[in-house]
Amino acid sequence: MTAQNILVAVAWPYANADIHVGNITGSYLPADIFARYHRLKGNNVLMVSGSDAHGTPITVRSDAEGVAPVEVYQRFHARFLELFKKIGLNYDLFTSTHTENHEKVSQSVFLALKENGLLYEEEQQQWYSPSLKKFLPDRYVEGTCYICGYENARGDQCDNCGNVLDSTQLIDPRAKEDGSTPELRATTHFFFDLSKLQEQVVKFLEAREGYWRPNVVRRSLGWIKAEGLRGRPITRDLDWGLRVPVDGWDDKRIYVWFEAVIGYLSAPIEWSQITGQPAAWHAWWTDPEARAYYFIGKDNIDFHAILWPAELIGAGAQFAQIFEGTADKPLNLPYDVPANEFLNMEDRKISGSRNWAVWALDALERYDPDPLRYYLTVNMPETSDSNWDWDEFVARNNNELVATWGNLANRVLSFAHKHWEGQVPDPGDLRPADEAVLAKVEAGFESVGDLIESAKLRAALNAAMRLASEVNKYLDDQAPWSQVKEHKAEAAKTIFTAIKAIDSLKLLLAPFLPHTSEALHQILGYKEPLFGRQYTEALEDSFGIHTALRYDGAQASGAWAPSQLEAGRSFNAPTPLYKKLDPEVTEQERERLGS
RNA sequence: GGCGAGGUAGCUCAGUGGCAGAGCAGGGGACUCAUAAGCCCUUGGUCGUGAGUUCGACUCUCACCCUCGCCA
Repeated sequence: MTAQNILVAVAWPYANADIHVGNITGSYLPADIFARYHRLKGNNVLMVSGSDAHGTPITVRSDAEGVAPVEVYQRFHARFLELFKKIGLNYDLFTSTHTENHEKVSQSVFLALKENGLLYEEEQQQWYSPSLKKFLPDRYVEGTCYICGYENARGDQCDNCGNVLDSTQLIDPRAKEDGSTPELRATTHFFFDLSKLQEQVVKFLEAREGYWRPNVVRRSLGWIKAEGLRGRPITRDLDWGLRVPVDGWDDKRIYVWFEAVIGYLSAPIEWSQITGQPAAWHAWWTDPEARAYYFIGKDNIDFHAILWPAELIGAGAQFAQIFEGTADKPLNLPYDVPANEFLNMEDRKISGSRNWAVWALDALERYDPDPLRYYLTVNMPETSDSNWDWDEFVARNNNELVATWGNLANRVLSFAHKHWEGQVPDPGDLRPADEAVLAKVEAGFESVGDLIESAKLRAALNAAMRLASEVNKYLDDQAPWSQVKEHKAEAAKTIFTAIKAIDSLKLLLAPFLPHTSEALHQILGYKEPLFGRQYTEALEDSFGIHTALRYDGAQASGAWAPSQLEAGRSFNAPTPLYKKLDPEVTEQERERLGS
């Protein structure tokens, strides 16, 4: 089998807030599981993402705190990196949109669309503050809601009646920054003419209707059919962002919705450059055999299933022509967009601002990464919204992770270490029952693998856990604790089989539970790690210094294949892979919510 | 109001035109290697409601009810 080129494109977190468990299970964790599996499989994985650094949510925060926007982005970016290292998200590159490279790539996409006749200029009315001498983005204007009469409505939305507003209709508008009265002025912006691409976007979606999640494709097609694609502005009157590559546009910036998704293209290009192989990105972007998977939450479906494909279709081969002077290299469209739904928190919608959330970095202070990964995977909102429940977290940790899998490894290795002095016993010829249980476990490399490939991660993890149950059942059938007293040779066959089975289970579970699989791998006496190593690196360009998370797979030795355990191998006395949790933590954790 | 998703066991969810499933929780049992974990047996459902198509509907069709999301 030849290795496939697989681009694992992961949602770009907005760098103005911390990451909570809903964000993790929505996109980052499924992406990591998928990427780890394909790495074990021997495919050429490139997993990329970065911090979304631009746009008004950042400037609103920076204004409130009286610091520069770049400080806001860098503060949260640093915390993202810390979190990803701790929970084990193996990005090849986690970078940022605030880089010279990203600007150049974004401008090239912009110019490609322009050359292909897909941009037009249009004049709009926008609030302008004479005292501040600048145009005000919608959420920088407040006033009286023209729908409900609420006096403190934001320009983009009224917090009282919840309606999305046309800011130009606000009554008694005032600038949020200094309270001055703004006036409407004409301002010109570039628009992306999506109507010209509607037919091609629909064709793109219809070609994928057979294997995409129904919610993603049906919703996207339904949206296009109901509304039709219309021109959408791609520049703004703002000074925090990427420069518009057109003369005379120095006081405007590229709209963040347009450039953030371009990160999926700019990050592979940056990765190619910093690894000293500038053309390498073509393997994932212009090789028609490559596949790109986009792991996102449902709030981002429109951007990834409609707008980003439209940018790619529209830019086409013109992008590579402008960017580097190579012709005839159209860009690959998404192969799949397995968007997840939302995770609720204790039956209520997660709300960061009300602290109704479990913050991932905070939770890692008290819990190991794999129990969190386990619970977030068995509870992943793949088909509908799911719910985080602290009682269930404790129960699943204690009844499943500890009892079924952790205990299996511990009981087998403790018994083996005691009776065979820390060496894998020589089984001689295996019996039919031994062959049978190994065959069941080893079939998992196909069945669990197929489920992961079709992004059914919850089912895949359940299938792997069922195999651990099979081995528990096998042990009880054989009862090696009895065999060892009468026929130690029989017990040796049983224990050899059981160790070989957990050596395979370790791999089947490794995409989901990488830390504990790695620990078990070491207990079993292997020297080379299953996976590579994550590290951070400071990179400098004309935008300044940005810190990136990188991945070094040189030492990785894990392979998605059955254990080749040999008799006589030395192994270490086991220590438990997981800890039981005291049910009392649920009360303490609930008290943290909402305060 | 429009679009989309969902409603299946106490809980979380899978499923499919052919005898209703899993895990957890509940009940019973044999065992003791193991983190009192594991294994075996078992209680439990009008598959949201009503109609239709069909030899047969949880599955397909229509209407309705409820929940969630997006849009207006």
